[in-house]
Amino acid sequence: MHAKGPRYQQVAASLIDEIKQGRWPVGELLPTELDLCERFGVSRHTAREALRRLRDAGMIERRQGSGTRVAALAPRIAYEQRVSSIEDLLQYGKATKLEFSSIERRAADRTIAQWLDCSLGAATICMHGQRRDRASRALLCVTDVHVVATPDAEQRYGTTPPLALATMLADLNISRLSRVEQSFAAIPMPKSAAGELNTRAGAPALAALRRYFDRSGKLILAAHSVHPGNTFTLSMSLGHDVIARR
Amino acid sequence: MHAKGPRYQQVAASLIDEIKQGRWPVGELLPTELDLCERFGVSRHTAREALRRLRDAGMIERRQGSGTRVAALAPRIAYEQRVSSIEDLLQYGKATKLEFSSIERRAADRTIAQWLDCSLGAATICMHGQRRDRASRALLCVTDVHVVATPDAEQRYGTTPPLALATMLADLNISRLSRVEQSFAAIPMPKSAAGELNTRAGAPALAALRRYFDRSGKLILAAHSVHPGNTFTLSMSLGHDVIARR
DNA sequence: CAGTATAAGTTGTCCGGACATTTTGCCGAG
DNA sequence: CTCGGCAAAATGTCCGGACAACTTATACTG
Repeated sequence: MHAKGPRYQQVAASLIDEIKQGRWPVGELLPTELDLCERFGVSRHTAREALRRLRDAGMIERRQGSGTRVAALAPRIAYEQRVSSIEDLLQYGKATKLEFSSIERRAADRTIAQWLDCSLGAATICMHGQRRDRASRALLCVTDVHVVATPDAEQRYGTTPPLALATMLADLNISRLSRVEQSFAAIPMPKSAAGELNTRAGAPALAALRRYFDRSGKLILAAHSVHPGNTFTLSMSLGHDVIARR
Repeated sequence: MHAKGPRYQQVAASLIDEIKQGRWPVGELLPTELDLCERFGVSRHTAREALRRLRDAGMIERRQGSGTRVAALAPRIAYEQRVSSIEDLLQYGKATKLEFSSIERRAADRTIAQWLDCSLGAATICMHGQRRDRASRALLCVTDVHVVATPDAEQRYGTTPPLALATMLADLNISRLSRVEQSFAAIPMPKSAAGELNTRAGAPALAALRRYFDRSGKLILAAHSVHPGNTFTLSMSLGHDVIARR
């Protein structure tokens, strides 16, 4: 059946087949390493290598002292975007720069409450700013950054625009960040932004809403940008085969 | 310096430091496994584990018989989107369905030549279609799929709309696909699409251009969709630390 | 000189063993 | 009954060794 390639790949392929066929439901304990050694007639090293591949594929989770449990019935397929900073993720080059021009307190309306995942009327802080080309200072888009006005946020954001920007960049540090949600929509250019962007109100504009979450799943902040007509390009690559790779 | 955690993590951390400091430029050969064993006073197993972590982090590339070379000066940071099908990647649910209504030959104009990465005037095939809700058959967007008209493509696509759709789905198989490039832009609703979508020409519309590449980097096809006002949401998670993870 | 066989060097696979760390259940003390 | 300690079980770390597969350079042959 799985007679090709290294022994650990054969073991891994067998286990994948059995998991796919539902021999162990999600959450169920797999046989222990020693059981697998006996069953497949391999050393513990080989069994562990097979299990490691399944783990890299997201099919199992292992816990020292506890055991190995099924996490998914199929290998995960992950498209990934390699980045070296949050700016890369957003496809802004290093040639652009965000500046805040004003900070205001707002009670969350329906839209903002949905963005910030808070109750209607909750106190929020809204920072309004512009992203400009670093050299020509040409205006690229206008941005509103929203945070829930906790006492902590009040102290760290509710100061001056430059300080609020620094606070935001610190909060969006790679080591804190865990998930980013990006939404794109075509909207008529709002009157408020039309003046700044020197375009006609009602013309097609690209609105991008980005919500940033930390490792615990808590929302850090939401940023809403309006672009005159720009194109956003996201390039994603399919990850490598974690089972068969050398 | 790196006195905490397992030995292989200490070795990995040391090597990462040295690579970051430029001791070995990108492309340079690292010491062999046995050299590292001697230098750090560890077994080959431990040295290999350390190197494996660096490889998972994208910092080195290894080739049997040849050696270990530096691939990057810093660990890669990858945001990933877990998907189980190409439809998931595009955020279309299983509740929608694409249908082709017509196929026509076209000489590439400037726009299409840029999309398909071919010369101006080259022969192309364009399939026009609609994505509908599977249940209500409500029209969600109109799509044009473009391929370069090679003899092979001519035979496989230049037939009937249903066969062309099947061919496209086969070509976009997960196992062939390697990279997807998505661009979003706000455009005025084109007159041609306004009729089909039952909207006013000139109203804000979201145009999505998606280009699909195979493992060799060759473009498979380009798909251009126009949506009345829909929102596209992409959710991406930061990959786990491949160095320190258990 | 061209091409081929050979040898050395390097990483990949696989085995066996030992001890550490973490989790879990059991059992007894209070 | 509750709590703590203890032992069993499971995975994690680390060692040593052996051979296989692959790459590269060398030496040899025609």
